[in-house]
Amino acid sequence: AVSYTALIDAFCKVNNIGRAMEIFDEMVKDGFAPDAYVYYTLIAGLTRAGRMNEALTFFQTLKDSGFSPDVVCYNVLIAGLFNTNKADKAHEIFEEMEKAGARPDGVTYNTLIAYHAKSGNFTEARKQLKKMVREGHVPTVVTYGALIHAYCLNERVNEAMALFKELRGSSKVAPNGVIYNILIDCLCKKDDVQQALGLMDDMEVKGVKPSANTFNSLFRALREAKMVQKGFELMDRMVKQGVNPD
RNA sequence: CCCUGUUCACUGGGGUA
Repeated sequence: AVSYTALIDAFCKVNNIGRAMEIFDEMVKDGFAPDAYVYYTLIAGLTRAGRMNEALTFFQTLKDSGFSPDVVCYNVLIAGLFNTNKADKAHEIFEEMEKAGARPDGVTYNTLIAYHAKSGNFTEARKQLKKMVREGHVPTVVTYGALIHAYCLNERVNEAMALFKELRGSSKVAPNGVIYNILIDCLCKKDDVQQALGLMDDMEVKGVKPSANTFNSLFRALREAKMVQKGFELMDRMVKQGVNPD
């Protein structure tokens, strides 16, 4: 079954869900009983493809086969449902999860926080953050990344920067490349290329390596601002830092 | 006995309105 899972996962990841489902059928036809992971993998693949109805069908089959979905499986579905604007269904699955005795973990809370914050409901997001901590889960760089990104999306850049500075100043959760990318991209879109470049310098100070994403955001902004010279300087810098363009 | 198979935050492009 592990081989089947790996095969199904491989096809899902290259976006060939159809082939993955065929393999599932073959597996059943050949008399192999799918284990929970086969279902998990298919559910994740369908979810990644945004095919939530089919994912939910397999989820039902999984339960009908006598398996108890694990936390990760619930997390997959909840995130997928939020991403496809099915928040009601996501909450429904979340409740089912709690009833089934599958304890929400840090990822579950990060997903909820990201959803509420992006929707502009920071009150609810902070509430979930408190609950998360109360339940014994430690907020991570992902948690703060979700909040910072959401502040940016909701035109609350000051709060995004404030939270960033809070992280930067404390030694608990150090900002990583993604955090910088979120802010750099946000500033670029606000046409504050100067401050974005400043953050890039700060990355160097902090020993955080820029990625292709970092440069892409800046190139786009420089192109739009017609700052060609800066663009060339940045290319040099990209080469020097050993970042491959994508 | 151990390891390994499912999840969360960042870019861009295209389609329909």
